[in-house]
Amino acid sequence: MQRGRNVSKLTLQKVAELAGVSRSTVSRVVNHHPSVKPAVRQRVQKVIDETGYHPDPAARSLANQRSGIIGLVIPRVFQSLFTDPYYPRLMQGISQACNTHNYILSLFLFHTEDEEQKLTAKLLRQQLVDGIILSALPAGDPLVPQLIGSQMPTVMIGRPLEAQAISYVDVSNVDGADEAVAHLLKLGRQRIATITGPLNTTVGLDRRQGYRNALRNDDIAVDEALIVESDFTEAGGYQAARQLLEHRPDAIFAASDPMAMGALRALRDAGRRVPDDIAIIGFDDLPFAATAHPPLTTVRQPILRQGITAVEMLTDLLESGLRPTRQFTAPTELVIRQSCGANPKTHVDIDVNVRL
Amino acid sequence: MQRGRNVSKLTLQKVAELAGVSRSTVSRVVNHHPSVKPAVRQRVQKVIDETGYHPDPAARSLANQRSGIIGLVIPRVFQSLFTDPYYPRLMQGISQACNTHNYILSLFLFHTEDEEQKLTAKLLRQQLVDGIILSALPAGDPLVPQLIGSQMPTVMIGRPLEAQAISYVDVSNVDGADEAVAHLLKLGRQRIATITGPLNTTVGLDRRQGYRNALRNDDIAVDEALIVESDFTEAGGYQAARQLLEHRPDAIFAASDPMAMGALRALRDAGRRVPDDIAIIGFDDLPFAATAHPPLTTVRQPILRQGITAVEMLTDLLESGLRPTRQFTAPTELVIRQSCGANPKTHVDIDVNVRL
DNA sequence: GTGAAAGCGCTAACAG
DNA sequence: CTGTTAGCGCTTTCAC
Repeated sequence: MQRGRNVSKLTLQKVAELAGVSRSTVSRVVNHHPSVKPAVRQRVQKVIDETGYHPDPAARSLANQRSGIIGLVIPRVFQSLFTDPYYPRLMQGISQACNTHNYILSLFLFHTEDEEQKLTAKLLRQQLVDGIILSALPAGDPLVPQLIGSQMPTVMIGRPLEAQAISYVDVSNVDGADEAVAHLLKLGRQRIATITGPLNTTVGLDRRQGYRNALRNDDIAVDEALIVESDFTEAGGYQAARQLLEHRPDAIFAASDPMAMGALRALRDAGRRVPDDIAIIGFDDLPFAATAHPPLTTVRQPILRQGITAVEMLTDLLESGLRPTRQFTAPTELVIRQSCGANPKTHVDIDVNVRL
Repeated sequence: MQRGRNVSKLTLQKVAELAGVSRSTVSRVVNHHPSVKPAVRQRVQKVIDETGYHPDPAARSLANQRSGIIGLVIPRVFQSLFTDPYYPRLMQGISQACNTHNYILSLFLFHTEDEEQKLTAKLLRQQLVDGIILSALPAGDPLVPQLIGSQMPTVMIGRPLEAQAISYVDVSNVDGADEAVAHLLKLGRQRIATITGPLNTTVGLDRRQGYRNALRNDDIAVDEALIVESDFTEAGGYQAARQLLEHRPDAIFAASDPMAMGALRALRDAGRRVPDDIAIIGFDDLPFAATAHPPLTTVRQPILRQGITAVEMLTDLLESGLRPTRQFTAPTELVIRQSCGANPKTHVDIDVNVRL
């Protein structure tokens, strides 16, 4: 360990000596404890600033039993989604909120089942992290019950499939999908198909439910042939759309923007015009939606905000010491561009940066 | 702090008692110290397994002066790139390697200048992380000298602009670009333009250099009007391509795939056919390149591998305790699809998953 | 090969 | 309001 730590380390003790007080007082100043006489506080703070003292996180963790770290856990199954900007954006929100709340963000991506096992055990047993933000999981994943069983404060991104006693932030998937499909109906589309997400996830199920609700609301019978399950990816959307083409839909509601892009590509390959022959609506409003060809009408969800909210819920839990479960559902918004056929003349919107 | 830590915590001490040895011995077993009699080791290990003991990371850090954490630092300037899959993929590689080397990965995204200041100070001064992986920085960023000045072991992703005494992993940007442009020349293109990345980054400069090298190699004079600087984004590529159109290029080499996509869109809007009127080659081989319309010829760089290599270089530094600087440059590979006009009949390759 | 003991740097009662 | 004191759980000489 002869790692050139030349300068003798700066500790509470040293600062205390320089300021002519005890360690406790310095500690109190560092931790913004109210009971320190202003004059003393000032004197100590001056020394801290001048010396550039920072408390040692390990010592601090050991003494007060918390790490100051929030863990973001993303299970193996969803790694594919890493090819679309959803996760990056979510992480941006989470990171931002961690910074403002003074937590360190650690990332736990599981790449193999084995890793998942081992890391999970570590995460739950040790004082590695103070709390966990967990991205949505498919049905029956053992992670959720494990977390609930443990004492680990957790907030999920997306409602868990089995309505568990756990906090989560979600978006109004049902209503968002409903609104999209209702919009297609209003535009006179008759045979509206949908490409769903995986039906072992709430996101997949909820958006399909919204689709059904909209049809039912217009007294239109659901044609099961017009519902194809896919996987949220571009390639999946492509395949699904090819399959749907045989049933001659005049509109497709894709439960994610990448799938909508895949559908767009399939239709182009098949020589169909969008929106003239077939209208398309996606879900997410990812950056590329605005510059797609044609620009994609889609249901915007506030991804960044979701991440921020998740962190805030978690830090609330951590700081209150209580453990009530809370839920938050963010609204969605239908962003009308050209692929739905409502706006045939509008110019391409290249101002991709005006997003939450 | 009455945080329902009901079960009295499992410590070295307890394990020692159960196994009938001293704490030191348990510690030795946990740390795979050689000098423990096999019989004893086995007995202790059994207790560890049965009780599910895991050492407390904070206590461990405090005692041995290392956190077991690697910090991934991504400066503010590059957050825009978060909309393309480059960073996610890099993070995947880094995370994977961290897992296998038993390090925790912490993420430091700077969102404001202020945050950058404060977090950097924290990062460098404290024992927060054992080492840092730093994504590339534009010229003149103070972070690099700061890092070098500190004792913090660091590996950069991408060669720093000022050739510093620092370790990094890079890709052969010059040769990759050269190969792409040479390929266009071989196909008979005469007026080859390029959309560069920001010219205050090595990536931007190197790829432009490759472009120049290829032309020079064919004794073609460089027409500065055919070189437009952009920012690696789709929107930037779109603007740059519009600008280039006035100078009637018959091919465009874009220094990133998103910019190539933007160029594609600009050409489509302008009624030019790709590759018939204008050929396009990108750089990255991001997942969407294969499914673009037309499929994008591009220079593939092994992003995942870069991340893994960076972690391995860093853990080597950490474990050897030495601090030699090392450099690694990964090769690139030209992936020929249809946008360059070499392959007019090939079918769309939707097998996007076969990538490193 | 194993145990005893001295910290690592900080927090948090408890006195005063 | 401030100082004293006792740990937090582990690693690591140093003896035996």
